Amino acid sequence: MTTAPPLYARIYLLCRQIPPGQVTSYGDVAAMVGGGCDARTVGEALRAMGEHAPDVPWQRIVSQDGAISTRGLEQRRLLEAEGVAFDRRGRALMVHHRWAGPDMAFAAAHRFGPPPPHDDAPEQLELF
DNA sequence: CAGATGACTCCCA
DNA sequence: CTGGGAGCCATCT
Repeated sequence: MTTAPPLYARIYLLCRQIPPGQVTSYGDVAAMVGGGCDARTVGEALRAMGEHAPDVPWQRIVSQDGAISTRGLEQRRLLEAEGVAFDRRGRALMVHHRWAGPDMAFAAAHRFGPPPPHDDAPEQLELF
């Protein structure tokens, strides 16, 4: 296999930290990797993954809302085998399976940023 | 060096 | 809720 571009290598490294049964989005991975990486770049890295890193759990990366667009069937099957639940429209239940990011030591060692906050959570703002 | 591409996202009708 | 269009960015020709 050819040599993976530097940014891709970081993306693969981070993706390998996602434990089974959990998922994250392209945008989240991009935000944690940083260095001018965006959601599309992550998608491109995963597309080329077969040539660079066959051991990356690509199925754990889904769209922002949990939907799977391109290789849906295969991906959904793999995730269900890990215990990830889907709603009737075929979207992974991000609220329950979202990955919180790598542990602090790992993040610090590789300079990964924190995962972005999510407005999907029933936060209690407007305290009074 | 410039143009094309893609496993994404956000915004508006 | 669904669909179409623009924005973004690293890589590849």
